[in-house]
Amino acid sequence: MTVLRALRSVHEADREMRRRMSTGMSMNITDLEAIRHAIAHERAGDPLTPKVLSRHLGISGASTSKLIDRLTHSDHLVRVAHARDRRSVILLATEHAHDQVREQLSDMHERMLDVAHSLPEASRADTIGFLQAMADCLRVESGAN
Amino acid sequence: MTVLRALRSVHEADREMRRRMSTGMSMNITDLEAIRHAIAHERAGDPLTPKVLSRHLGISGASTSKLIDRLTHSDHLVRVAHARDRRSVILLATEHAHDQVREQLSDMHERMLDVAHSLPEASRADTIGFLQAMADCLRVESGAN
DNA sequence: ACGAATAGTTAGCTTGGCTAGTTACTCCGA
DNA sequence: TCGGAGTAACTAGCCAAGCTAACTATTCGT
Repeated sequence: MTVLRALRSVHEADREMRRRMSTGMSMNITDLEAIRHAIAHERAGDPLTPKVLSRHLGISGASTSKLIDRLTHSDHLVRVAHARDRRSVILLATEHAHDQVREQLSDMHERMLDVAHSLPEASRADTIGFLQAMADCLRVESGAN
Repeated sequence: MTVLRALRSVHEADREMRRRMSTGMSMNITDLEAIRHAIAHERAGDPLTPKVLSRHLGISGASTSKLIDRLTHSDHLVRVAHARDRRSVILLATEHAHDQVREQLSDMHERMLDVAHSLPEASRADTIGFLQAMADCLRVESGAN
């Protein structure tokens, strides 16, 4: 087993997990991702707007509007007025959304924290460096082309 | 920077890379993935059939048929008769597909190999173990449910 | 105070999935 | 050896979720 192979298996497992979870919550993967972003921004105290969400998801503003409609009707998100800019809107995850996500993910997340914690201290920096370098490989737009 | 954060950044970079590449080759991400599977199976000497491909992609056999039509018309894949089972079909990537993929990925892949190679020997086993454990976390279907 | 820029939405189209049903072939047991 | 169950691929027709273009409301710069 090589590191690259291991990384690939993480990626595949992740894909499957998202699929499982999205069918488990009977909604599509993008919508699920949107909820996760809403929760993350909420935690960071950084209000999430449709604009920002569309950038995160890599879809158009129009599609994002529709997505927000879906998630609003299903009681996962609410639109609240932006305090300073009356053109804008802030998206918040409902209690219901929090509950559902927590139910599906909290065990897993805890296990992941355990795993991260049990990575020996001595190897931690190398592992982080490796992962960051891999991300850079993927990011560099075909460098020399 | 934590290991989990680094892993997340790899995932995000990967997503973006796929998007870039798919628009770069003006085809959708699933189709691109299909070509990659075709090439991988070819390399492994393990013939790729529509059935297997549909499992890999996580889409139905019907959708896979359409996908193969698209990629056949665009000269990326060819269907050849299966030697032993006349119901079945074998998918091969065309020279054109190989060229395009190589052009888009070979530099990146080389860089990734370099990165993997420069991960210190001492940390390698820990890193692999960490990644495999992460994959397991994602795979376990909410364990206790 | 007004024109350009920006946030969000609406309307209507296209694409890439899906399910159901068909055809052709294989395999097994009477 | 023949008939029926099972399997691989495909076709037809439907639907969800993306897109672009156009519109409204608001903000900002000069």
